[in-house]
Amino acid sequence: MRSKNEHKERLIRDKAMEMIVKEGFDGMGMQKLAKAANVSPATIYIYFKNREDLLNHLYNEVQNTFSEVALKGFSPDLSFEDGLWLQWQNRLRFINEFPYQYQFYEQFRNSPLINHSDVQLIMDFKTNMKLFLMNALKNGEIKKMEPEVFWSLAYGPFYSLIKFHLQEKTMMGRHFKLSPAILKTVFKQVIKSLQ
Amino acid sequence: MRSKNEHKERLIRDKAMEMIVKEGFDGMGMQKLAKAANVSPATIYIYFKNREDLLNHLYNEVQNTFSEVALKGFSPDLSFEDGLWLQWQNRLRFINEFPYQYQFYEQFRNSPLINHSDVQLIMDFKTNMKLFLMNALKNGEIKKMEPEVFWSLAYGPFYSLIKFHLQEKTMMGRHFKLSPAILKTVFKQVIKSLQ
DNA sequence: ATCATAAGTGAATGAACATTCATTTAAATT
DNA sequence: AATTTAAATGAATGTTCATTCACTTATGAT
Repeated sequence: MRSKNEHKERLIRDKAMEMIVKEGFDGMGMQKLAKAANVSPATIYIYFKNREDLLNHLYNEVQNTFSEVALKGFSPDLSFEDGLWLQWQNRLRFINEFPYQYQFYEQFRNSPLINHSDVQLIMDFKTNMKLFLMNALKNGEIKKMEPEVFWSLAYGPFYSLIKFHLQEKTMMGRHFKLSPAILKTVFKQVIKSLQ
Repeated sequence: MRSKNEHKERLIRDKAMEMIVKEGFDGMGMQKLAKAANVSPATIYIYFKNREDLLNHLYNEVQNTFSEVALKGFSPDLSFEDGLWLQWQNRLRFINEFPYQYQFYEQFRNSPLINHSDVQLIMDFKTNMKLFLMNALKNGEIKKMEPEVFWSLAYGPFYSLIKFHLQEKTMMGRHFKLSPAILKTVFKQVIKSLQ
């Protein structure tokens, strides 16, 4: 036999994501993608069933990368303030280190494609977050509230801040500039709103 | 001469938005759109220069609808808490009354198309918000902070809450269900974080 | 060295695409 | 009623699209 060239699949995935971020979903055509990745169009179909399958694989990969980065150094036993701050830092790190993945994710999440894709949940991530929230409640570090209220207060301002800084941009390549002082300021106010 | 049939343009715009929300940008093709609106493809080109022009018109229309709804009953002289609460209510009303426009906006905003479109700013809206913020600062209703910090804290949780409730859904048609009690709870905590 | 097998290919296919154009239709003006 | 003019059209154009297929190539196993 002959084994698959992993490098080739990586290249296809990366170029696909880059094209989507830069030109939108329409901009990522199979033949254009083939040219960009220096393979034959038919080769793409060895690695992916079709265009939709490729998109779903990309989405799932991003979810995996995200939950890996987000859980780095994290434990549900951290104090609430430390744990949430670590989450913010990890999420910022994700955006900085994988800007294409982040932008692709945001685009995909806001498109109707998401309805047709069979999203695989990242269980590890979910259980960690649930435990973390339960501990914070038990220790009286935050007041009792609905989960949706917690998520909105704890992460809403963070992502708003990110979007605000992404406005000017196309920050691709160079490093994403967000003042740590401002991030910390917002964080302190958020902690206040959760108590 | 013969005058343009305004009803026809409305229908084209509405169907276009509906298609984009339901099937994504790729899903909105000119010939498909023509069929959906019961006109000839060529007719669309009487009202819009081309596909991109149509998309830009849709985007601008949404911006106008939004700022009109958002300013309803609003004045920079309102107390900070009343003014911000009215903003939240107006924004929720916009989402409820124009769900297609809202979803189209979110999709467009997160796509690279936004870079190519010449977005026309809604000055009226911007100046109102600026005055409102200045008054709140002057009266000591909120502490001094960077504009981006203010926006993140004041609206981040609101939109997070909306997205959270939009998860389950395709809420198109029927009314968008978000408990007023929960909205108020989050609002109160947000006010706390701004003081 | 040979074989078996899956990776990899370039060209081809038919469908869908945005846009145009020669023509017809309807309404306002005369 | 006749004239004018722009709205409105259906069919056509040339392009680009996702996908397939008959074929070639590389590689691990024998």
